[in-house]
Amino acid sequence: MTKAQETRQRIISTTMDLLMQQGYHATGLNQIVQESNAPKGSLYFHFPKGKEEIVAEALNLAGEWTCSHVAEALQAHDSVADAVAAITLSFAHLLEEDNYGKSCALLTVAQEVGDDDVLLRKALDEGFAGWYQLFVDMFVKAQFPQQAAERWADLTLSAIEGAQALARGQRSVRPLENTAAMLRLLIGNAQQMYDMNQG
Amino acid sequence: MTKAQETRQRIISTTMDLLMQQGYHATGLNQIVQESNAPKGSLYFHFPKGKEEIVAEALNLAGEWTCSHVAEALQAHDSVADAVAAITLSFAHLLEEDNYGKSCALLTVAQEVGDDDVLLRKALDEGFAGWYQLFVDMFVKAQFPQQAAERWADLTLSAIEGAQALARGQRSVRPLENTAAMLRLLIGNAQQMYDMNQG
DNA sequence: GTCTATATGAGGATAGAC
DNA sequence: GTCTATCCTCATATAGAC
Repeated sequence: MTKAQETRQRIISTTMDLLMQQGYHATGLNQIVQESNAPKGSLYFHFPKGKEEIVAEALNLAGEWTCSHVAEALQAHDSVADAVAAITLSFAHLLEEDNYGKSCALLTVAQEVGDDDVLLRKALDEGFAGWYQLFVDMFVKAQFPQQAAERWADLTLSAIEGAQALARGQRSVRPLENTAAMLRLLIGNAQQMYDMNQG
Repeated sequence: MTKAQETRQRIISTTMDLLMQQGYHATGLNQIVQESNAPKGSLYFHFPKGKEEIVAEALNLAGEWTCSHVAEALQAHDSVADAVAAITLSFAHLLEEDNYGKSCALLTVAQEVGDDDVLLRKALDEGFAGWYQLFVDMFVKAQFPQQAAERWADLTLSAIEGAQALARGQRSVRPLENTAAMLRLLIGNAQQMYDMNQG
């Protein structure tokens, strides 16, 4: 990777971090430049479309990061129920580490953008769609029928994202822990049922 | 209500609306003044602490609004399962009406504030805590044991908030509809179980 | 590719007349 | 209580030298 590419990547990952903490509008270009130790003069060389382009790239990074995070958890656990619980709890650890000041970048930005921010809308749509598909596939592989897999995917994803928001709002891991426990229990029950029908 | 109080209330409810659309940092005082048809000169008479005070009041209003919304749904439906599904779907209608440009004010603001915004942190904490307690009580009244009620409350609340975020990000009511269907099914099953143990 | 300097506008907040 | 005018800071973005 050339030096220029390194700078580019450092800007993007710093931006992702700031988005998780403050969201879109509170994150300024000056702050991005400072915290990434990037040369300010070359910002518009690397990202000709300005702030929106930087943030869109940061959202893509957040999407990829989460996808690999989920994939890891699936490999590390025998059951879907355990994997989902582990994923949910990992966000609890993330929040505790950062004093309840971070949540998923797509979650923060999604609440701020309007119709005009075309680049961001696209990045958000693709990011969420990617996660949804990942979860649907996970449930399908675990023998859930297609419609059930889709519904479980939405419920699971919604609960994980929402629990992050609640945990951050209340500065407590309780919502994430309770959500993790419930998801493990309920997904486990459903799994048993589908296994019996199968076998 | 005096004219001054009316102005005050109009500012607060306009702010709540803007928070739902854009969040905290994107909402400016000028915009609040314009859209509420309030006199700019009296902003700091009504709210001496400035923007943070206005937003804190708007968050309180959002909290109260949702509480009464939930209470209504509970009265209108026989079972907790149906009430929860109805509440979830009502957010789908809200989103469709406004072209997927609105979500819960506490949800949007919670993703943007840091440690310094003391007033906002307090308003968020109280708002979320109020909802949580409301849901816990609901499940307890429906014969759920205390710990189960707490866990179901967090899962339900998380799922509803998260589904709003996903729906907004993907501009689709699918996450809300799937989440509503799942919550109705799962809460219904749990209810049956606890009813049997009871009777 | 990176620098400095700057254009241009919007943000929140305040002062003082009425 | 409401008005106008204004201050100060910060934002994004651009221009032009190197």
